[in-house]
Amino acid sequence: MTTEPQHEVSRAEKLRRIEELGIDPWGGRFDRHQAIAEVLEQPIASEESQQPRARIAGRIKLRRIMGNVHFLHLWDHTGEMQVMIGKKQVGELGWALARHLDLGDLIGAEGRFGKTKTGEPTIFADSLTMLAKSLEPHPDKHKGLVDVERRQRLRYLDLIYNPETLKRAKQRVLLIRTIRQYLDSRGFMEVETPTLHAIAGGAAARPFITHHNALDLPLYLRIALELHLKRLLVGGIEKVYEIGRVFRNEGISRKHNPEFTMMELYQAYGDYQTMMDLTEALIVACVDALAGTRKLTYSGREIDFSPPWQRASYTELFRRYVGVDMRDVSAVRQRAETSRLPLAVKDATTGQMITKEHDVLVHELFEHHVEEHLQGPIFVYDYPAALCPLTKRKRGHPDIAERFELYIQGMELANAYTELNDPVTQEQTFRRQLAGLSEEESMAKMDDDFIRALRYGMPPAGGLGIGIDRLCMLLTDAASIGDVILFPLLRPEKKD
RNA sequence: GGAGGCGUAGCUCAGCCGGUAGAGCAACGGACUUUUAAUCCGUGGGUCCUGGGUUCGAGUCCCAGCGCCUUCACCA
Repeated sequence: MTTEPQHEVSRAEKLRRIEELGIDPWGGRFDRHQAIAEVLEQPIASEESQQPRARIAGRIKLRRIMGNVHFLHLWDHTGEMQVMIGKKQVGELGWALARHLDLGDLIGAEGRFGKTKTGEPTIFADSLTMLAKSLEPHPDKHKGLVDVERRQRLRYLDLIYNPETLKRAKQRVLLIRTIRQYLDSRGFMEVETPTLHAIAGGAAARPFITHHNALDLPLYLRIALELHLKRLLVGGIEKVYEIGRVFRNEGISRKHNPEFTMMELYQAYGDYQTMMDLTEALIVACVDALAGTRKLTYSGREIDFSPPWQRASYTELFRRYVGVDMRDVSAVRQRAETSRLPLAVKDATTGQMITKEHDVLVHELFEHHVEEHLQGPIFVYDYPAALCPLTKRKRGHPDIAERFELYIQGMELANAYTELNDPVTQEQTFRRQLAGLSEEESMAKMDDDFIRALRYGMPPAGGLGIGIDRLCMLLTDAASIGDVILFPLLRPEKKD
């Protein structure tokens, strides 16, 4: 430790001088201030005597010092505007304070709202209030904060200096509000279910493990909302939904954060076709609320959300892009070989090689060859049954499950089933582990408590899950999930 | 986990063939009561991510590590 950084020294020194003036550098209650956008909306009278007074609070983003007059740009979350501080106008104490301000400080300003000679809307301050000192230097006034890592770690600075970050945060709120309004107005009831689960079911993903001390009980953070919402269907809540955080202990990427937000809903006496119509209408409502046009650009490509969206069966797409019939066992195996997909995997516990099951290969081929073509929006429906232990089988087709996924720009955005409500079949599919998948990787996890609920009678129903973060990415043209989550998971910084 | 890229002043970035570390903004001192990224004069500011190695000499070349990004794998 040699010398303290010059900026810290300088700001700490100014803090001390402000205190010496008898001013609290950390401010306090500041009533009756207006949003900057609100002030700027007012017409500006040319007669000084007719000009209204304005009172704002905000952060100093720019400062131009011209001897006995300072021009500041004050920023709040609604906008930015100029404040003029004249030596004569603010008085001796105000002027002393003005001289010790820095970029990044928070102040209140009050005075006449008018225009300067050059026509800039300006508050001509006659009163200044110190609200908080910034002891750290702020980013460059032109370039702002660019470094991706710092933008995520110091998200508060990102919000101040990159307008699109604040804009996305506001759009995300609007998106979720739109979903709530849409569902509430159609009789859906919003609920909150536990995040701590004794069995992490409802999806195929590795869970985070935790422990309850008083009960000496291992617990898991939920990986899906599904199984509790279905219990509520049993309980007679016929239209139910939850918007909540789920946790998956897996890799982090442009499209994956370990905790993310899901919306799941269930509608008694519906099926996956009901859900397809609902999904389309719900997402179009969100597009309308956020964009005002149904043709959006995502990473340079246009997505047209105008309904009706394409619908294609899994079988048909498989045939078209993989080139073989998905029911043809030997053809699928051969195609997997030519695609250089491993036909067997090592079992995690026994270490033995296990040959992959037909449906596992089918789905790997689908992901490998079909997904990239799904620019969408497109509903892919009727999945191989073995992949869907919670889904009702198609009548007369025991190998097909009534499931669809919505793809947009190659991303899986929504997933829906005709829900399996037969407890006997449910118990069987929970017991049956697909060869080539570990229990963790499998959706089939025995949950006796859930089976018991089904045994009391769950209405036939359609169910739907939408990845809110990914939807938000698409509607705000965000390249990375970290752009729509205010605090994405990062490795903690090392000390020193 | 594999491959590739990046890491230099508070911020944003240059730095060629290996030869004394640079700019703009920010900071500090000065001039200026209508400026618009204000301007002008002057000053200070560096563990070049970390640790090794090659070399007379390394920000630069090599190796290892750390962090971030991209991509593949994984992943409803």
